[in-house]
Amino acid sequence: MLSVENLSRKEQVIRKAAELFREYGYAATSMRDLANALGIEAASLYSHIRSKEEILQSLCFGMADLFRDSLNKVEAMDISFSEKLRRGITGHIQVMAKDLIASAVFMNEHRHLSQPYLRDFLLLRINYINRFKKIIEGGIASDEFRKIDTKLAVMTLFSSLNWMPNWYDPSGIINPSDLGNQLADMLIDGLKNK
Amino acid sequence: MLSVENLSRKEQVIRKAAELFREYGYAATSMRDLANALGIEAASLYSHIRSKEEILQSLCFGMADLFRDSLNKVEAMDISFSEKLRRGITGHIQVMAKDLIASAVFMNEHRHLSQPYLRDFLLLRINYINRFKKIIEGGIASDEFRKIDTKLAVMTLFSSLNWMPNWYDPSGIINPSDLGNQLADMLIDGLKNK
DNA sequence: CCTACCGATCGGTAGG
DNA sequence: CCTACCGATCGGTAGG
Repeated sequence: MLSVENLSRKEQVIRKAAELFREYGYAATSMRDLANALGIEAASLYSHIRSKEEILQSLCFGMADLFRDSLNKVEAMDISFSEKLRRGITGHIQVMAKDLIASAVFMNEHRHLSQPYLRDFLLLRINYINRFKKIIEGGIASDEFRKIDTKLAVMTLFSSLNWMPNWYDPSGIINPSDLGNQLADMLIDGLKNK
Repeated sequence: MLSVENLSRKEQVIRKAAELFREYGYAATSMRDLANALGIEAASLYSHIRSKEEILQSLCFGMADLFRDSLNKVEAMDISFSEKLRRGITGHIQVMAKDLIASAVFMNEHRHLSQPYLRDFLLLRINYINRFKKIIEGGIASDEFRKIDTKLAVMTLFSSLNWMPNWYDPSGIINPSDLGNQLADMLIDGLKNK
């Protein structure tokens, strides 16, 4: 049933869908738009995928898995909280940089998931955010960080991370690893000249 | 033609539309959804507005005007660059806090504008961002800020600002003015304990 | 603000 | 991967 060729074609369908979802949004992208971009008829898409939403699910939960795996590794390290935060940031950005299109869909289109997928997705996200919050709280408790509002801090962090697919130019000078470190510098050290 | 009552009803239509656009997205909100939420028939909406997109235009450009006015005032002040940045941030957040729903639509749905409106909108946005960038560049030139990548800095700033409508709870403890100052503290001073 | 309606398009299925 | 097609829904108009 699932030959290599079928999987490969399914992957192509999902990739092209991700491009269109990113550019026009999930709701504004029709299956006919997708079929047309692939050079086939709309009905033919259903040989590869079960529904339009299945594509979105695949993209959203696929990215969620990668983000979680990245954070798992960081949490397992025996390093300071500020170093954990830095590695959490660079890890998140590395994951995004490997698929900026899917990352943008993950961020902007997940709300079009139907239940119970939407609920599951939001639970994964809040869990991920809370793990970063714990790192920041740990850093405050150990005096590495100032006593700032941790909700504000973690939301600022996530804003910065999640907006990146909307402006980062992978063909530009800065590579993802440097970008992650510079973002970590900025959030940890601030703009001010000491 | 434009009696007070008509204007008022038009405002109601736009407000309700903003709520639905925020919750479900522009493309996934039908005129029938909107009519239903208002307790009228879909066709009746067109007594108040010319098209679905006109509503989106009104929301997006209305917010853009408010943001621009806020920054105009800050730029006219004779204060340091770091103080300009702080007031730019608090001003932006005050504008958003006055209409979190329209702010969310402004941020997430503007891409559904058709040409030439989309082009105009994006020009307004890049202009606004560049004015913040100039403030940061001024702060670096005057040694108030470190020599960071200004594009990264301004994008981080905008990420933080624009994501706020998605998590800020106006019924919570923190008021918009304090939120703006805390966000400014965080971006200017960083997380690190000195 | 309503009834009645338009042409276009939607996601998806049947059957090959 | 195709042709042929389904019922539902879309934004919007005519005319009152």
